[in-house]
Order: sequence, then structure tokens, then C-alpha cells
Amino acid sequence: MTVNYADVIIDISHEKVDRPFQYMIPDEMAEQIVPGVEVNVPFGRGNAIRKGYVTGISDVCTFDSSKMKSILGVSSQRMSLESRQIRLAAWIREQYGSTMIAALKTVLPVKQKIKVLEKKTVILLLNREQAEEKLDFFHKKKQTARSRLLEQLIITNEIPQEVITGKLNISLKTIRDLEEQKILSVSSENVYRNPFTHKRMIDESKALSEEQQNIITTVLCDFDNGAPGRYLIHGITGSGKTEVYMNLAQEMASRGRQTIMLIPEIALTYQTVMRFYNRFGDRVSVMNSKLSAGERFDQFERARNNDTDIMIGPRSALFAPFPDLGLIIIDEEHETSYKNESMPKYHAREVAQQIARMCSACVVMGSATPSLESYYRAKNGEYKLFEMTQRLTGGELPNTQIIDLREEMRMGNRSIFSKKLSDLIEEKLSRKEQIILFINRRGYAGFVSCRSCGHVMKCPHCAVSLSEHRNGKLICHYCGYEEPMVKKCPECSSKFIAGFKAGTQQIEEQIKMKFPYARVLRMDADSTRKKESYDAILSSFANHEADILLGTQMIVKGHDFPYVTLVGILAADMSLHINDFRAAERTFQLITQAAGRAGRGDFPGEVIIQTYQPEHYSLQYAAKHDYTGFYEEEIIYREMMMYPPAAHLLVILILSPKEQEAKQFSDHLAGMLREKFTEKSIHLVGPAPATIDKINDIYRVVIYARSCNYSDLTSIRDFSEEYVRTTGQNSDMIQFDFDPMGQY
DNA sequence: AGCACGCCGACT
DNA sequence: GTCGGCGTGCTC
Repeated sequence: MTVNYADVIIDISHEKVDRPFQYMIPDEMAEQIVPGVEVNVPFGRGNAIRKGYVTGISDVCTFDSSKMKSILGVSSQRMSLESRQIRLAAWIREQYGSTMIAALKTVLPVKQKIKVLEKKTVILLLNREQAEEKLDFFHKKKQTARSRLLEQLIITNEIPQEVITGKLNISLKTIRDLEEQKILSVSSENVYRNPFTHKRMIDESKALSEEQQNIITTVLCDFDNGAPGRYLIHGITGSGKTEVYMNLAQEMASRGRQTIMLIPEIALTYQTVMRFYNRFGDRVSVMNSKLSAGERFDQFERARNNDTDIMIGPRSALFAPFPDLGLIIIDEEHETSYKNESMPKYHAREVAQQIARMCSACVVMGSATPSLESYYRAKNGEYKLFEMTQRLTGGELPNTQIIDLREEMRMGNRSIFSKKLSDLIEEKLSRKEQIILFINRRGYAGFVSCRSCGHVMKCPHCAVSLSEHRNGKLICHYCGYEEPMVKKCPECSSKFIAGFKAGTQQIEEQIKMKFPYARVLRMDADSTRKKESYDAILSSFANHEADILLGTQMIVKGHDFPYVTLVGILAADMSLHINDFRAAERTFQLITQAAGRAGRGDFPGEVIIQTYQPEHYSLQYAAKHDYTGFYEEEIIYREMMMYPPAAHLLVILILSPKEQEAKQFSDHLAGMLREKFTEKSIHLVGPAPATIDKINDIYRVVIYARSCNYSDLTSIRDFSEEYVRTTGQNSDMIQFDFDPMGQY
């Protein structure tokens, strides 16, 4: 093998050089050069020796070979934190398919922002008189840049360096000259920002239940025996998972190891964060997507400097550079936000396990409704499974009923509230208890269903529902099958068959008409643009300032509302018919979570599930609070259809501003793939136009590949990347998504 | 970030 | 001519 060139990132913190440079690898170093190692290289015209990190190796040179320099030496030091992150980036690139640059940017998101931390300020050293004198001198000598700088300094005395180089357009050299002349000095200060200023309350550790204690001892025992494991906690809402997490983090801290805890979205689990904060105080750092680049950098810097033991945040918190990571916790493990939606499309659950392998750390995942993936692996022994079945907070599981909306229709009830639901709303209102109404909006892509019999238009080849298209046709986005829009239901000939849509505003109107005395709060993406309004709505509801809370996905998580005794799920099947193989799983999770909102206080709760498809297994099992029943049935479907987790699925997304080009290219690529990958184990489907076949005037076409072996799919990815390169296409016209979460 | 190159006005 | 200041652009 002749691998002669290495990509090296120079350890200079500036955007302009924040990219790899190619160097030759001397033969004697060939063995040691792998992604992540620290090397010394000559850089720039003066060939100054600088520290750099190898990000990749290849046998083709992309730069004029006569100008290329050689690596001078390999640092013999043990792998530094940066090295670890770069190795991780290389793994992400290989596993999910993206450019190395994109992978590096996700892993080292703060690298180019380093100047935010080291804020340099230029200060005038002379007094007024001396300064005026110098200014005169510069004016006489027509030294314009020096004059301009000094003039400004006389006015303000202190100027941030980036203002001088940016706004005043004066080069660094000028600043340095004046520094040498002792006219000014440059000071760099580290400004720490902690966005969470909060008075700490003491949270005593509570006595643990047997279930909780068992988990903690098992995890720690494995860890202390040098065999850190991966664990899945299947625990119903209120079974005390957070207490387990806190104890584990504490034990890790006492062993000198740090913890990363992932949560779906900071706002949604605010209560959880506060419990950690109250217990651990300054030793916990919190990240969220609203942090500025500087604040985010500071949080990472605290991790690097051992100023903190616990990092809580969304999936990007995974990349906190802890020196001795011991534990990664993934709360609400099934959440879709753990999948990155831009390149590289990594899944935090998988990346967490890779990091854990690199750091000898353990991974603890928890959910009331685990993803099929994780439960499947737990069953196969890849994860250790813990079941938490006791509700510590007391309160019975709510009484759940499924209402058949077809029946209501037959009885002449065309409103969005079934008889039973409106009776119950009436009753709860009169008793001054609270109600949550949940709209399942996950189905926007417009499946077509019959209001009379509940029949849904499906693709005959793919077992997914067809979507109504702008051109009036029904299309399967998995295989490209299409048929004309139907005028009447093929099952019962009813003419009440149409695309299904409903908005929160319309429903709010209807509630106000039907229950004019009820105080209604609405919560959806529109009404919660700002973070404050989210908290404002929830706390106002918690304070009993309203009777009914109406909302989408976001109301079903986190918060406890002790006075809520009724949860109504309007049209539960909305998420059942999106053309996504995870539709049933999503629906089960949503219904279970929504139902979990009822009866958390001293009063028993009731849940009403309205649907056109009461017989559907995901609704039936959700109503019975039976996760395993649902799992057993759903996994059969996945195995039969070769969908994850039974197999792996790769989506190849082809993008082009020209419709024809996208079509031609994907046809060619699909043809080549079919020719090349003839193994029985590989299934190729497509190309077909994506669900949203044009975004921002870019046309989107998809090809699907399925196989039980992940490595088959990475080979297909490699082949496709190579094909793009050899046909001289731009590398960003193709994207890869392994085991996707959303629809394409 | 740091360095050299080339332009431009000032002065032995 | 040539020296020093100053902006610009490149670094494998």
C-alpha cells in the first residue's frame, strides 16, 4: 500500500487556516501517521515549525507536488484531547459519510471561535500630552495608519483588537510596531460567561428503591471491574430515572471521572436540569442551542480544564472535551432530535458508544418508550436491560379509552370532539380540574384517508401510505409508484375521502365556540417563538390560570401538572400514516407520553384517544400501557420489511438545481449500483422523487439501499462518492443518511 | 496568526 | 534611486 500524503490541520486558531493542508509522509514515519496524531510541520513562507494534527491520509495528492513539504516529526506524547476528537471525527466521517471538514466542524465546533475567549484589547500607555505629541509626529511623517490608530486611542483609551483590524482596517503589524515603541499595550483577558446564574437549593439524595439501587450497583460494578457496559433503562414515567442518573454521576465524580448527559431539548426538561443544578451546583455545566458561540466555547473550556464534572445538553454536548470521561447518559433515548439533520447525519446514540469505547466509559440510556433499535439490541444482549415498573410518585396509571371516530361520523357527529370527550370536558370543567388536548400534527405530508371507513391509500409495494401531490396524483416516495387521486373510497365508495389536515388555530376556535367559559391556552411552534413564552405558557397553566391547554408534540413532555385529570388526543392516527416506516413507533410513543400527563397528582386521570383506526395495534397497546406487546408486534413488521433495526437502511439523496440533471444522475447511479452490488443481501430501491421534491429550487431524488450488514451500505456509500468524483460532479450534490429518522 | 511581497510617498 | 510604512494575500 502506498499511502504518501497526510492532511494536517495547523494548530493556529484562525478561520483562514482552519482547514487541512497536505504534507508528504517520510517513509520512516509511515507507521505512526494515523488520523489524530500530533505532528510538527513547516508552515508558511518562513517555514516556521508548527504543531498540527493529522486528520486523514490518502494516496492522491490534491496539491502541486513540487510545492509540497514533508512532515518533520511525530509528537511522541500520548494522544491529546484534540487527537481524540479528530479520531472521533474520522470515525464519524467513515460511519455516516460526509467530508472530513464537516465532521471536524461538528466535533470541534468552537475551534474557529477561539478568539472569542482570548479577547485582546489595545490600551494606550501615554498620557494626553505625550499622545498628542506623538500624534503630531506621525502626522508630520505622513504615517497614516499610526495616526488613525492613535487618534482613536486618544478618544477612547481602550479598543478591542478586532475593531482595529476590522472596522479601522489597520494591520496587526502597525499595532505591534506601536507596542514596541511603548505607545500602547495589548492585553488578552479570558472572559468567562456563565449563562446560568441561579440560587442553588440543596437537593438531598433521596432513599433509593430496590430497582434504582440495583441499576446503580450493576453499572458501577462493571465499571470498577474494567468492563464498562451499555445499559438501557426501560422505566415508566415517574419511576425515578433522574435519581439514578444523579447518583451515577456523583459516583463517577468521586472516582475522578466526568459525565455527559444528553437531553432532547433544554427547554423541555428544565425541571431535570434544575435538579442536577441543585445537587451539583457549579460542578455542572449546561449547554443549549440558544447559547452564543462564546458561551458554548466557555462551557467546553470548563470541561477541558476540569472545572466541571457534568455536562448537560443536546446532542452537541457529546463533544465536550472531558479529560477523563466516565459516563454518558442519554435521557429520553427514543427522541428523534438525537439524530443530526445536516451532514454528517450522525445519531448521538451511536456516537456516544464510540466515544465510550475510546474513553473506557459506560453508556446509560433511559426511556419510558425505548426506540425499537435500543430494545432490539437489549434483547440481543448488546445492552443490559433494566425494567423499572414502579411509579414512585404514586398515582395510578390513567384509565384509557379509544373512541372510534367513524362511529361518531355515522351518528352524525362531524365535530372534532366525540360525544364522550365533550362530556368529559364538560364534567372536568365543572369540577375545576384541568384538561390537556393534544393534536397530533405529525402527518402534514398529507396522507389520504376515508372519513367513513378509515381506509388509507397505500402503496401496493411498500406498505407505506401514499401522499397527495400538488399535481393531483398519489405518489409513493419510497419506490416512485403513482396513481391518480381517487374520487371515492375504493373500500366503501364513500365520497368523504381526502387529504387530512388540521391546524391548532382552527381547533382553538372550535373549543371556544363549544366551551365558551373555558380559559384556553394554545401552544405550538407559532405561539412559542421565544423561549420565555414557552415557560410563560407552561407556568401559567401550572398555576391554574387556564382550564385547557391545547398543543402539539411539545406539551407532552416533561412538566408535571397535578390538576390535569383528562388528556384528550384528537385524531391519534395523524402520525400513523406518514410515509415513514417508524410511523407506528412514533404514534405509540406520542400516545404513551400524552397519556402519561394525566393523573399525576392525587386525582385519578382519564385519557381519551380519538381515532379513525381504533383497531390499530399501536393505539391498542398504547391504551393498555403495554410496551413489550407493541414491541413484539412491531419488530415482526420490521423484520419482514427489512427495516431498522432488523436491517440497515441507507438513503442516498441526490440534489441538483436542474430537475433533469438530478433525474439523470440518480438513474445512472442507481444503474451502476445495481450492476455492481448484486449480492442477495442487498436491496436497492429507486430512484424516486423525495417527499418534498424541491426545496429552495433544489430538486431532490432519493435512492434506498437496505442490507443486514452495515458494511454493505458503507461500500455503497464509498462507491457513490467515488462515482460523484469520477464524473466530475460537485461533492455536495449527494448526501447520505444511514438509518434515517425522518421521511425523505 | 504571521509573514513576505509589492505599492507608494518621502528623503539621504 | 532607496528606505520605511502600509495593505494584501497566502500558507500544503
